[in-house]
Amino acid sequence: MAQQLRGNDLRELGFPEGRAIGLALAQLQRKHLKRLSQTDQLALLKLILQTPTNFLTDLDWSHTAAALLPPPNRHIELTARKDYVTFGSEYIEPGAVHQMETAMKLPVTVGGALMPDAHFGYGLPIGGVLATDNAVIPYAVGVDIGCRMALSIFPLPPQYLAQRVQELKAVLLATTKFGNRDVFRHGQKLGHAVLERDEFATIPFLRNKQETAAAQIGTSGGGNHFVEFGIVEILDPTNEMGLPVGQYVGLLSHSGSRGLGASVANHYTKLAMDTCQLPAEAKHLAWLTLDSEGGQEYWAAMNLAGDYASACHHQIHQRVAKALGERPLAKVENHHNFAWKERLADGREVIVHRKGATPAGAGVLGVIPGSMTAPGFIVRGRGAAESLSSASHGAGRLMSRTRAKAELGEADVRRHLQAHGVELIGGGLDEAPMTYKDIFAVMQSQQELVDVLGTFTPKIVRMEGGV
DNA sequence: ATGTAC
Repeated sequence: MAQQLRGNDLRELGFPEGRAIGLALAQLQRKHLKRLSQTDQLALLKLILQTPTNFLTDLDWSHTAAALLPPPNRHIELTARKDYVTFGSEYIEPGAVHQMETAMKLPVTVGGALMPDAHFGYGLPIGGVLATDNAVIPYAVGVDIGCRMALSIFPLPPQYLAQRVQELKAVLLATTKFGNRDVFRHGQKLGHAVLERDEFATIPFLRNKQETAAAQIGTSGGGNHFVEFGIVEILDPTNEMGLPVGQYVGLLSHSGSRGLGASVANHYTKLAMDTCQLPAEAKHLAWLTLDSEGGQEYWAAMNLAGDYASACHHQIHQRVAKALGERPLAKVENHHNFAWKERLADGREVIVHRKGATPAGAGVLGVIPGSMTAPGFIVRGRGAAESLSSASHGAGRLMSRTRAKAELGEADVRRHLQAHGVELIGGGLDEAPMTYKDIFAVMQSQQELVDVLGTFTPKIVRMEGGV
């Protein structure tokens, strides 16, 4: 095997500083190119550098070639700020509001709304909803494309959890994988049709991503992601799940599209920022028009990442259901980092970005988690036009991760969890329940957006770490 | 959030 080329080898060859080096190095990692000798690799790179236009339609090298050509000089001005509605404005920090106002000045923006759990993010705030005309903004979808909730409701009484705490902790340890190194091994793997999708072959950027996707499928990642057992309480007898009012055991998971979605988000954001140059305060809101090649690629890649995130949840729930020897009575799932083609009340078709917002179209079910020691809510959307048929995606952070680590004590958090009868595997101080806003107040401020069908109270939680 | 590296 040839020794790997490095950035400096490409610089010596004459590669300019910028994206081309990273893109070329990434391509060289792909199996069929990795096999080439270093001399052959250098000869190929030299040819691409000399005649990038010849490689613009090459399946392997189109993106590297594009990065070698001078960027189209597309400076775009902001326009007058359009109106939008804020829900629970008393809970929202000024930084998030400012980001939303910037987004409302994009010439492609048609409408927007800010959810009560909103906080500062990259580009659009987390908790921001943005409708655009024929444009998709990768950072208005978010880095974790298809980050979503999935709930399975089992025909088991709540005592089931209290009676089997150790057994169920062992189930979570066996059926879920957290962090960046731990994946399911060959014998443990479950197959999934999403790994056979054409997009891995037809979209140049995805051609070296199938391996990672296959390796990480069924895993949860880190940060605020979790898999937890808890008590479901169905409150509304008219619920669409057909469940009688009462208590059940539930399994709730929160995670996204892992490395696949992150690489798609970062790659297409850079592409957007190259082709759509906005004033500094708006630069992370760069868009791709849907009729451009890049826009169509992102749309297809985003949808693949969304389906992949869904597949990861399905494998988690499949493994747990098998370990319990049970079949769920009902399931509720929803993306909360995604973009959809939707129609506004006036009939216009728009792209609705929800970055940390729950789809809440009329009759659409979703899950809004609280914290480890506060209930989450099973909701039915009311299709409110003012929120662009959206609701919050949780309680929202009250305290930054750095502040949480500096100010909270392990013992205090442990005592708080114990007082609420919550068993936790992993989970750092930055995810402690007190770092989140009061979910009851957040729900209060979005009564017009969703109806509550039931609650989910966490009891046995697994997050990253602790193993 | 993240194959925690352009």
